[in-house]
Amino acid sequence: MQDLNDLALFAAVVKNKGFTAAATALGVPKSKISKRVAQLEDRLGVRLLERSTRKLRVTDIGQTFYERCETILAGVDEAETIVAAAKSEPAGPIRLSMPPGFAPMMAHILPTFLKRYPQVRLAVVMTNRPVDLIEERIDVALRVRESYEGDQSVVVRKFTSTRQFLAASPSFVAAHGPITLESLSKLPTLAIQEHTGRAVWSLVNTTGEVCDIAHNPILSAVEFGMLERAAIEGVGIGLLPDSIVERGFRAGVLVAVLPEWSSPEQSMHAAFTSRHGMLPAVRALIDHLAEVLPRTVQLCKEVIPQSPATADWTI
Amino acid sequence: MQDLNDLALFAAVVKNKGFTAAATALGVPKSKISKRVAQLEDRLGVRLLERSTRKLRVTDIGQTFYERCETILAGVDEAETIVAAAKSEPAGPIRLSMPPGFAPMMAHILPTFLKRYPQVRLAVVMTNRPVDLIEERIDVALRVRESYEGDQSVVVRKFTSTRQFLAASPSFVAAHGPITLESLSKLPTLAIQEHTGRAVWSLVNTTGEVCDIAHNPILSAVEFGMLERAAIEGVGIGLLPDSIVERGFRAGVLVAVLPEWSSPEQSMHAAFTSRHGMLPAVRALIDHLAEVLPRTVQLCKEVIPQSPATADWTI
DNA sequence: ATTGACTGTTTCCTGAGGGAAACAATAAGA
DNA sequence: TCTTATTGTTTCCCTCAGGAAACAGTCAAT
Repeated sequence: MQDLNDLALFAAVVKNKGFTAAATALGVPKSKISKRVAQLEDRLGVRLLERSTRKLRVTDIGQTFYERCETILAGVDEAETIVAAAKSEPAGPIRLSMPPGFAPMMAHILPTFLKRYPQVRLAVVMTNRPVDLIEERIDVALRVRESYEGDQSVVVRKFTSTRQFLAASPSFVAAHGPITLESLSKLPTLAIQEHTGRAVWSLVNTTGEVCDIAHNPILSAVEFGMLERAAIEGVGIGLLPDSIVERGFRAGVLVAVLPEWSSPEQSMHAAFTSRHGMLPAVRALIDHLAEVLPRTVQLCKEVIPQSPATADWTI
Repeated sequence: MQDLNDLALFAAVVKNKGFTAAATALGVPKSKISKRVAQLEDRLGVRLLERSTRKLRVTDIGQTFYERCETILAGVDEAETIVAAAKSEPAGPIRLSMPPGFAPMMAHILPTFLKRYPQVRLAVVMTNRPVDLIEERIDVALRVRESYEGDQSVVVRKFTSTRQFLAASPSFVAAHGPITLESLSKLPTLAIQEHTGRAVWSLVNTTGEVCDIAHNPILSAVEFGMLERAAIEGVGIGLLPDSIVERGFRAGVLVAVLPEWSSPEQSMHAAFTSRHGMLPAVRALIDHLAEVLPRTVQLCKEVIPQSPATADWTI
């Protein structure tokens, strides 16, 4: 396989009218240029330059070849300019995968991102299951997980940590108390999943003990807001994120159930493939999420949820 | 200065749909391609290929870049094809420098060459002085010299050796004899030069003695035929090439004067610049001269010159 | 006429890139 | 389900291209 760099070296000699000037222009030693141009002539089997000390003349075939080289090098510059342009301004399509539960929160985050980068096109893929980024052409996958167990060529950017706690309305606890680990599985429960049927809560306590509670939830949904409302209304016990239950506790519409037990600590993170550079649009989205997600989670804690049975259900 | 070969390696990966196939196609180790493509992505700051083990997908920007690379590589092939075509069939202009004295002999040699290579265009520069091949754009310089004292980047191809001998007509010798070295300078002489005025014959004898004869020639010309005719007609003594005097001796129209003395041995040769390849046309000319010059010189010896005063001068 | 500046080429030593081999991961076949 | 084949990546040792320096030649300035 021939060395294409010889073309650039030769063209620089012709353009700069000498080896010394070419070496200066390219920032390489003139011995290299001398050798490489000689090798190019040997390989092509013609003399491109006639030269003695202090005299240089381009042969006819050398001039023809030089003009082709200039065209080639212009093509290289054009190719690199296109790439540089594509990478300097975030633009083009992004496929973002996130659990449906993130929708209300992300409904505020994404519009500000899109207003900031008007040439980006965002497609949201609602799923919480593990995805194959390459196979499914996902640019970014937003998840809350204890750990990331995916393709090891994937890069993970962690945004914040979170735990989930058991909570129910005061009236529910008064009606079913006192509640123990053993009685949990017999009480009405809420689960964040997309299907009906059995669910399992994996809980840890402050001393590190682990306890799995198998239960048959009355309500399964993938939207935390729906589960929050159901808990406040006294439908059952939910295992909900700290950002949600904290505000419920403060407002008095929820109370902690077995507060020394919680889910293991989990990370809210984004996963993306990025071994060597990434498109500007993807980078911009990741940076935007890193900037606003922690703040948005904090704002969730500060929202005062409505009390049970006083909600206005009129449409 | 970036490595343009990375473009070829990347394009091969895309074209062959994988690193392993590209390595096979190019005959380079796949570790090299892996590293070089990664370096290209780092340098451009974008990901051209999304890949994990056994999965490869070209990104959008990678596809755009690949198309540009294919155009560039096609340009490289085209440039090399043009050079290859130019070098396979002798064609184009040649500037040949030779002394005017060669004209009659070359008048036969050059037509056969031009008939053989119809795409060659020959320009003959008539001069016997030393020339600067590069400065004066001379492709080949034909000369007869004791030695070549030119630019050391010049290559010399020797064709044949020759000496010049003193000769005059029998009637001249009868009228002016006996002729000695001492009397030479006072006798009518002929000189091969372009100007009137003094000339110097540098002679050596068979034992190596050297003798310079300064003389004031009656006739100066750069055409050996003209000097040969003048000698045969008894105009004076000439120092003529052995190929000419030998045939005159055989025909009886010339006799040797001081036959143990002659010019030093000289080479008939062609000089050309050729460090790295040469154009096919130039090479073909040199080869042609090497083939036919010695034979033409031999033929000159065999031509029977006309006797003095019997020449038909009618037009 | 001599000297210094500058050119393109060549020499020689060193370190960066090449490339064989190993590694880690995935997919296909049994 | 397990094993083998095949992929792309990384490691590590060695060689050759890189590059500093010297060389040889030419031209301009003094």
